[in-house]
Amino acid sequence: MAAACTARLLSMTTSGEPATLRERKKLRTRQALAETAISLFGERGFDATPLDALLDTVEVSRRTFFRNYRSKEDVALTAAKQLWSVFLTTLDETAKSGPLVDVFRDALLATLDRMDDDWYQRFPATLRLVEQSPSLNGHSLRHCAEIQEEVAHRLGDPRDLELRMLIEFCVATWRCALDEWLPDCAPGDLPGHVRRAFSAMKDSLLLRA
Amino acid sequence: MAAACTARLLSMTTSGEPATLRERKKLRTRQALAETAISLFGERGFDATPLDALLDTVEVSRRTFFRNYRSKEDVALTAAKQLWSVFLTTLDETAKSGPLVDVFRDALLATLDRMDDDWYQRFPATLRLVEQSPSLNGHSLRHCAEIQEEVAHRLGDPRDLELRMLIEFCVATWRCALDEWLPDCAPGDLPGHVRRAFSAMKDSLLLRA
DNA sequence: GCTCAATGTGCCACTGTGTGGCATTTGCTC
DNA sequence: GAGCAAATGCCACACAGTGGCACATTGAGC
Repeated sequence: MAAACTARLLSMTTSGEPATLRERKKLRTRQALAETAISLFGERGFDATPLDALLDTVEVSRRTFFRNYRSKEDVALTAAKQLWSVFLTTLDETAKSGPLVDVFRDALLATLDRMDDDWYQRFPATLRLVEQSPSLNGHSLRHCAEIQEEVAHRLGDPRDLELRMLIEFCVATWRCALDEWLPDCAPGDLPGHVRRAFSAMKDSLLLRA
Repeated sequence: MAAACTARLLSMTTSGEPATLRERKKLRTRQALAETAISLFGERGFDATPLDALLDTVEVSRRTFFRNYRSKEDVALTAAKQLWSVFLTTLDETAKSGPLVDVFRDALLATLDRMDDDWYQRFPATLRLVEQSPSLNGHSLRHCAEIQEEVAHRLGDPRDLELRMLIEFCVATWRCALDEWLPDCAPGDLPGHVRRAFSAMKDSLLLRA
């Protein structure tokens, strides 16, 4: 892991670090907002924390916040969005051959390997927030759905029924692996949970009452 | 179809019609809100329609609305919630034997058979709203997730990884079937799409690049 | 080093959603 | 019809999110 630095992740771009002072400054407020958000929401709860509490802490005006993030939910889900962003670039870089389930799983494992220590600290906190707040849960699921669309474009014809179903299954499997991981959240355990869940896909279809 | 009348569906109960005038009146405002919501949102768009427009049309105060529905999204998703409500009762009534995929699929088909004509008119409109509004999409997905939890309890141990995955797969398959159905939305075609999607589950896992 | 344009930011006012309190009305019961 | 409980309406409020405009900071040209 730790191949991509936080700065690059937060900028959501694949280019190098921003050269100009102006862009670096903007990036720092973005980082501060995302980190403080996880921290504050984790303490008081997402719904119980007014956005103003975050703005006062980071000392940023409401207007500036909404220029950086679309919503209160958006900033809370930064870590999750980073994951999928890296996943898409990973998918672009990998050769797509053999069973598509394996392509998806391997790209996911490679993505997990790319994330840095900082991310592995913020991501579990994000998951706990999502579990706790219905609003965040909805936003999280919607973001997954949007990513699925992107993945479908990269893996074939997005109008193909079987392909769409496959991607739905893979993302669902990923979510189930996360549920297994959530209790302890040891970074080293996550790939194991992912492998186990993906290898359980066929068996689950054969389940009997 | 048409086994359950709209009044019963909207009351979300399995008991008979409400006897008292008071309850019937309340039910009528609930119906009026749900129907007018679909109509208004369909015309002007969900996000572009203020809640006040709905309240003025139905001539109901804001306070009364929020005693009947949790949110603006809630009232728009009435048809979808009705479907899952009927699905759960159907699941309770059916004998659970054989492959669980088939149990789920058959309960779903039986549910579709139970819905009345009025529902088949409002449900496609609801789907179009969901496609169009990110907010509604999020709420819809979240509701599906909540239902999955209920289904897991009825089908076995909700902590079982394979069971949860199976249910995720089934709901995902249902959503894909809906995507296929959405263009024309002929009520008679829906069961066919459901059968097709469910029979494509195994093949999709075998997809190759 | 200074000016100028561009970009980022802060402040203010506004819309819209959702909630709590309280008086009023409406339907039910005796 | 009187009394009671439930539903409703109205008011004020908190919070999320947006648009407009002035101000400050940065980067570039001279």
